[in-house]
Amino acid sequence: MRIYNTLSKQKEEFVPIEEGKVRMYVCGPTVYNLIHIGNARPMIVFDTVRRYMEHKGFEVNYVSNFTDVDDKIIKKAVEEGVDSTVISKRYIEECKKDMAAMNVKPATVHPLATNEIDGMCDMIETLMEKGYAYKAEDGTVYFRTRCFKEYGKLSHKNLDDLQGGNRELLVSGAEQKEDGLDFVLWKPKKEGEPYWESPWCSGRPGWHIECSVMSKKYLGDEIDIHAGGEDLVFPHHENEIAQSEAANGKTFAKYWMHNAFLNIDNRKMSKSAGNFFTVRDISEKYDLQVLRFFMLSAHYRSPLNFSGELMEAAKSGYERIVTSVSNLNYLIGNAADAAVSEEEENLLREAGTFEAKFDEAMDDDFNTADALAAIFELVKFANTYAGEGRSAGFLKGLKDKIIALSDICGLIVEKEAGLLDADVESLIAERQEARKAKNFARADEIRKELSDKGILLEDTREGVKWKRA
RNA sequence: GGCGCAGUAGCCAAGCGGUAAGGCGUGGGUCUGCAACACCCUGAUUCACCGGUUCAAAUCCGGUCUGCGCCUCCA
Repeated sequence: MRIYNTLSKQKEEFVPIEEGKVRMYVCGPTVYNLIHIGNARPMIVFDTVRRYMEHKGFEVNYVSNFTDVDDKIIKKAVEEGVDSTVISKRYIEECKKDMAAMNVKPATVHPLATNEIDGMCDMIETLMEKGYAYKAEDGTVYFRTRCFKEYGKLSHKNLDDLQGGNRELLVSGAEQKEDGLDFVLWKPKKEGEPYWESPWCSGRPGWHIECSVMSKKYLGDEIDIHAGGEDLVFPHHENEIAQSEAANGKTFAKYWMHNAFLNIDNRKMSKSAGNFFTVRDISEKYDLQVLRFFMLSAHYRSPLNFSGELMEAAKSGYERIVTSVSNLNYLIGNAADAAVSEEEENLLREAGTFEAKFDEAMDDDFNTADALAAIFELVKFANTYAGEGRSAGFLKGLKDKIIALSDICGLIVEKEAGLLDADVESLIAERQEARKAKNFARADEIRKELSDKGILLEDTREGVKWKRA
């Protein structure tokens, strides 16, 4: 399995620190609002990475935080006149609902920054003892960036270039830093803000320290994979490396994975531009499985454009897989109890080549676009060879393969059949009578009536089938 | 200004040295009362452009054009 590592800027063979196990940390959202579809990309992408690794037999310890103390949360709390924990709790709950709807597995642990303040203080203390941090007069604690020799190794920047770019900030900022590159580890409270006691001042942690601490606590000093959106490379992840490696004296993470951004109509999504969508917005129009399919249709390191047209195409593609499974189920239900024939055995073996192709694609830095292509080829194969007269075992073999591969992608392709109301059933029966009597006007009228209720009918050779819109 | 990414059919998107996957859409056909589903056929002599390396390049090198990202809170 090869993974593109932002550190080395190339694909590297994945070798876990501990055999058979993967320790993975994914930077989670700041919970001040409903998550947007940009937040959804890393969630879906790295959940898929996790699922594939589990498929390969690894035991994955997957940690993803919720940043529940931050300027934006405080601002929102002030606007609503409530405590900031009300805001963070609310949006963590909403976020979990969205994740469930996107079939993103809960992490092994979802730590909250506010529960880890003690650990943050400990790490800051260690950094101070080692000379990597210092306290300014107002109580703010800064990281002495130039003391960490490897600073810039992840984002491939050199300190002097950064220095130049920061000049304006230096002039305008009223900060008491020794150096413009230094970043905050702990800052003093302001009136009305949540705060914690610390050896330096009453205040709250800087943004970067929380991930270093939570990663250490739940996964250890050295982890296999650290992931997040590409915008986090600098400064967030660079700073995490500096903090963790300076404090622990060990390599923080072996592999750094970053997903590219999701754009809307070829522009960066932003509230001011009016092209901002929350996952909840999308869920009103689409099954979130469609969003997931859409996200996986491109490589995670390529920018992905979002638009209504593209979502419609994704919907059609996703439904093709769902329809195939549904047809297979229908055939299985009506199949005779015959043994799997030799010809069928051979076909099943041939279908196995698509599974191999799928794994090959995923092994190459999680090429989900290629992996999805393998699923489509399998679907085509199944649609071609499945039919009446096939054994249930053969049909089930095909179906199981499609479901297994889809499941690795986190795609739910087998819909609950559900039950129909008695009056709907009788309408379907009435329509069949009408069709038999060649009263097509009445038949179409009933079909229209049912479709208005969200029940779509299909007259197949084997009989009438229905599905929910 | 510094660092970096990308340009493949109508659209989306793999391929990254050996002669263009897959999906959506379009058009035609089979099936069908119609519709839907499915299947078959239909698509780039060509991979932004110009040079170069090579027996061989969409794939490597140099240049040009275009779009984008990071350098500042941001997935």
